[in-house]
Order: sequence, then structure tokens, then C-alpha cells
Amino acid sequence: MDDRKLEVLRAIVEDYVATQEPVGSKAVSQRHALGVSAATVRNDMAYLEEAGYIQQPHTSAGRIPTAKGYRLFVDRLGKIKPLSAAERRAVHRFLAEAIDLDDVVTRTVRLLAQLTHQVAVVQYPSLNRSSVRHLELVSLTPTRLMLVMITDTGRVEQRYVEVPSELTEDDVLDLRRLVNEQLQGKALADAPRIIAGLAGLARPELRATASALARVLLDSVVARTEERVAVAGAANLTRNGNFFAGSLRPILEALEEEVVLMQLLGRADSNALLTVRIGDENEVADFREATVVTAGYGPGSVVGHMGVLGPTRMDYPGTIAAVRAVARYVSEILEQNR
Amino acid sequence: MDDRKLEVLRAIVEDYVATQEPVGSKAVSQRHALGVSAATVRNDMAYLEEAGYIQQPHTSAGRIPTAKGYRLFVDRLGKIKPLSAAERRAVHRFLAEAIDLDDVVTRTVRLLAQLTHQVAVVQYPSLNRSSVRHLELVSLTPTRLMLVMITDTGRVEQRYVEVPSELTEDDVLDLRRLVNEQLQGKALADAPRIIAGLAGLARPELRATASALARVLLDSVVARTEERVAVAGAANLTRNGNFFAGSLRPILEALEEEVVLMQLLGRADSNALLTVRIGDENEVADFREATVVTAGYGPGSVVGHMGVLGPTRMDYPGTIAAVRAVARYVSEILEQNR
DNA sequence: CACTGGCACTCCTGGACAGGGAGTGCCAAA
DNA sequence: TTTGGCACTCCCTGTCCAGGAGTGCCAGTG
Repeated sequence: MDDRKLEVLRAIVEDYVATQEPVGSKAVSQRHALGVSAATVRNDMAYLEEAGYIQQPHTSAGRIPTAKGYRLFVDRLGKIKPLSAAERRAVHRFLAEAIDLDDVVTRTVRLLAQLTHQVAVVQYPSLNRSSVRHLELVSLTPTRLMLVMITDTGRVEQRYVEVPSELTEDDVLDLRRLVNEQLQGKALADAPRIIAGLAGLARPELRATASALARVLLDSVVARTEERVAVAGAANLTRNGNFFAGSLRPILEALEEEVVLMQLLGRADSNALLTVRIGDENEVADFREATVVTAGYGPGSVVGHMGVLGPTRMDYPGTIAAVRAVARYVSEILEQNR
Repeated sequence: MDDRKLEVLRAIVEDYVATQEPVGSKAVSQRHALGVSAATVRNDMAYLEEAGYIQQPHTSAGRIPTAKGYRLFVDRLGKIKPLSAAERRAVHRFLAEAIDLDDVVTRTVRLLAQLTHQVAVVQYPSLNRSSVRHLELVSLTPTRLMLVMITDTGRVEQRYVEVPSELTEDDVLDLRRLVNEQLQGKALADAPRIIAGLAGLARPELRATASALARVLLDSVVARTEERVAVAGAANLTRNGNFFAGSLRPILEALEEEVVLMQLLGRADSNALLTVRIGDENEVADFREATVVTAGYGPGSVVGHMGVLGPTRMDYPGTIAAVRAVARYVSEILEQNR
């Protein structure tokens, strides 16, 4: 493939992203100084269409890029344009004001939405890869406890525990000491094994209670892989003259389904620094017309993903730069709070 | 105003809500057994229009209710239709599965959205009216603490505290004992006064730390009236052929603004059991074309509000019944967990 | 051999226009 | 007070037509 043909493709992608209208040969040869006439561009376009990189909405219309075309653009043509100094300052300032981890996430998601003018999705840091910092037991009634778990990512999880027999204040302190001795500092991945042995370590009269506690710990805290996600910028879906060919309906619905959002952010095992899924590269059916740009974040290892969702016709260089910059900065913050 | 005229109004409201199309005199006289001819209905309609209850989109079109018309319908004509037994069972089952207070809220908001086919908004229980159950201090680094507050509504709040000097484990225990002695069981409304005196009660060498702690407690926990809200069912905005005359844009934007949502749910002092704000009765400009149905909930006293947002042309009896039923049931749950 | 200008052709778009239909207001009669 | 009838208004839909943008192809040129 010719170098000039690539330039033509780039011109088409850039113009189409900017104007949202099919771009014709004349526009390409005029606006982008290729040094050739419109007729020549037409020949190249015919080639690019044949090769599947662009298409015509109808005869006698300009060309628009296909998913394959965008893919080529992203892989070989797009030069990522870094955030402006002002933007970078704004990101830092806004995130620095976060008061706790949850706040970091909600701020991040808003920031991404605002920066990219798209729908942003941020996964709360995954529990599985963090470890236990502290466990707290609070007795609500003699037969009812509140279990609070604090992880080293600053995450707090809380659960009610119904216990079989009445507990004294001392019993609660005993249990509290026990679970902390056993679990403090341990990775959540290792926790199930430890929890299984908990009941056996308690005083005989507390065995039943300890095993109730163990059950709750295991069931709802450790085994809980259902992870939360924050969403912002849904209003941006209506930008650019509601971009999804069909209605907004299925998209809005999908955005409220946690399962779908997790799929959107990609399987947890993907450790790639940054992924771009264009159009039908996407697994989720409702997002076949969309592009998703995601990045992993975390202190050292990846503990979660964030990303934005937009039309395939998006400003790739800008979006990619924004997602990458924000992910990096959030990682830094987590690093500091380690 | 004639009885029959009211019946005509009811017929118009009901048909319009069902079909979303202006309803004409013939339709009214045929579908609703009023025992009068279309011509008579026309006379009544002329009267109702004169009085401002209905209006014509244009000459030679049927009539649609005005906000004033809906208001009359709600106040005098709509008989609330209770939920079906199956619906009631579903509500109970779904909410009973909640694992903690946050989960109650997220489940509630989904439930409301599903039940009413509208956008649902639920305020997390307000801190101001609850009291302190327990305070926990966890040292993260020698100069950094995590403060966790648990309230009697089961709510957990967490904050980082930077302290001026390094603390030993014993110092932390001391502080923990101090704040709990002072604040446990106290209403959050009374807390600021108590917190002000905290530093004075600490050991001399812990004064500086205690006052840092007090500042965080006061600043971010107690004075924090910014309250969280959960939203669900945004996809329902596109139901009924995107009902808002203009674009969805401003609505979607407003739904992401917590401040706006709080306004939507009404000022906290409103203790009315159930309010219906129709069209321009609404304070928020973006919702002038919408109706908001809200209810307070809480164990005994109101600790939060929930509601749904939909087109003025909504199924009032059904919506009101759903909001009321859900609010009641959530209140019951809170009562039990007291 | 690659590039260019010219030209016929296709197809979308927007405005104009007419016919059909739904619904009204008014009037005279029961 | 109610009713049937009738003229009138206005929206909606489909059709038609002209304008415009863009293409594909071809023959000519360096």
C-alpha cells in the first residue's frame, strides 16, 4: 500500500471525525496538501474502498471510514497528542481534592467524561488483588454484628452478621482480635483458606459465632467478585446528533447493567496498558457501533480498568491521550496511598 | 363545574396517557360510556379549554391535558390503584435480599425504575437525622489515619486524616476511646458541639492530633450535607418516543448533577408523605415538562426521599401507588434494622 | 506509467404542492 | 340541554422537480 494512500485515509478519517460528513475527493485534495488532484485522490479512494478501509453511504456520496479503516488509523497513523499543560493541571488539581478512594473513582469518571466528551466508565479497584488492612466488628444488638473490612487500597466493605447466640462486649473483642490476627495483611486471594480455619481457632463457646462470621466473610466479602463501576457523561451520547444509528435506548440500558460494563472494560486478565476496541471488535452486541478505549490502572499491578465509550467516529488521538493520562495519574495516587 | 365535565377530563387524561395522541370528541363519547354524543362532548371540551384544563396543539386537532388538568386529575379524579399481589411479592423478595444499607438503596432505585418504567431517584438516608454508633481509627502510616464512622442507620463514612506528629499504636487506641466515649450514641445534629470540645479532653501531647481529627470529623463528616443519590432507569427516558420536546441532553445532564437531584427530591424539610409536582410546579428549570412523584421514607421519622421522574403524561395512579408502596416497605426495613 | 481535466451519471436533499383525513365550531332543530 | 349536520382549518403524507455534490471512466499529457 502506497504512502499517499495512507495519507488519503488519514485525511478522510480526520475530516470525517471533524465534520461528521462523508468526505469527497475534492475536499481531500484541497484541504490536505497532498500535491495531487482530486482525480488522483479518487483513484486512491477506489483502492481504499476495494481494500475495505472506507465505504460509501450511497453512490455519489463521499467516503467514510470503516471499522477496519479506523483500526489502521489507530495502529499506524494516529499520533497521540498529549494533553495541554492546562488540562494536565486541571486533572491533577481535581483529583488531588479527593477525600477518599470512592471519591477518587467518582472524580475520575467525571473527569474522563468531561475531558473526552464521551461516556466514561471506571471500575472500582478490584478487591481480589488487594489485602486486608483491618477488620472491625461492631455489635448492633446482642445477636447482630456489623462487620467492616478495610483494605490496603482504602476500600471499605460492610456486612451484617446474624449470630446464633448472644454475645457480650468481651466476646466481640475476642472475635475482633482473632480475625485481625489471622487476616490482617493477608491478600484477599489467600483469605478463603484462612477463613476456613477460623472457627477452629475460637474459644469453644464462640465456635458457632465464629463460623457464622466466617460464612459471611467468605460469602459476601471475599467471594464477591461482582465489582462496582461508576459511570458518567451519559449526556454526551446525545452530542454529535445522537450518534447511534438506532435509538439511545439499548445503550442507556446497557450502561446500567454492571455485568455489561464489566465486559466493556474487558476481562480482568487483560494487562495491556491501553486497548482500543473499534466497532465490531467489541464483544457487547449493543456496542457494535461504538469504540471503547480502556486502560488499566493501579499501584504497580493493575487493580482496575477505566475507559470511555464513544462513536467509532471519535477523536482517537485526543481520547487515547486523555484515557492514558488519567489512568497514569490515578495509578500515581494509589501508589502514594499505599 | 359539571360532573360530566370532570368525566370528560378524566377520559381525556386517561386516553392521552394511554395513546400519547390528542384525543378528540368522538373518541371520548365512544370509548367512555358517557351516554352523550360527540357534539355535547365538544361543548364540554370548549368549556374545559376555556378554564385552562386542556388545550389544542393546533386548530383541528384533539385535546391534550394541561398541567392544570393533570393537577385536577391527580387531586380529584385519580383513584390510586394498589400494586398487584405479584408485584408486591416481587418488591418484598427483591428488597429482602439486600445485604447492607447501600444495597437497599441501589435495589430500591432499580425497583422503582422497573415498576414505574420511569427514571427513579433515591436519596441515601440522610446523616443529619441519625446518630453515631461507632467510630474506628486505623493507622495507615505513623502520620496518617483512616477514620471510619458507622451510624445507626448502618451507614459507613470513611476519611483520611493527616496528623501532625507520629503516633504509636497506644496513641491511636487512646484517641479511639476518646472519640467513642464522647460521640457514641449522639445524634449527628449534636455532634458539632461535642467535637468542638474534643481536643481539650485529649492528653496534652495528643492535643494537636485530636484537633486535626476534630477538624476532619467536623468538616467532612458532620457538615457534609451534600448527600448522595442513586439514579436508575435513564433508559426509560427514551420510552414513549423520547418524550421531552427538546433533546434528552439537558435531562441527562441534570440527572448527573447531585445538586439538581436533591432539588428534585424536594427540600429536606418537606415531611409530606407523598408529593406530586407537575410540569412547571417543578422548581428545576430542566424539568418543567416533567412530573416528579416523591415520597419520604425512614424509620418513624423521614431520613430520605425517593421518587420518580417522568413525562407529565404519565400513569399517575400506577406511579403514585408504586412510589408509595416502595417507600413504605423500605421504611419497614429500616425500622427492623434499627 | 502515473497523473489530470472533463464529462456524463447517480443519488440525496429540500421545497412546493395537492389530496385525504381528523377534528373543530357553530347553527338550527328536537 | 342535547343533537345532527356542515363548513372550515390544519396536519400529514406522498409526489414531483430542481439543485448540488460526488463519483467513475476516459482520453490526453509529461
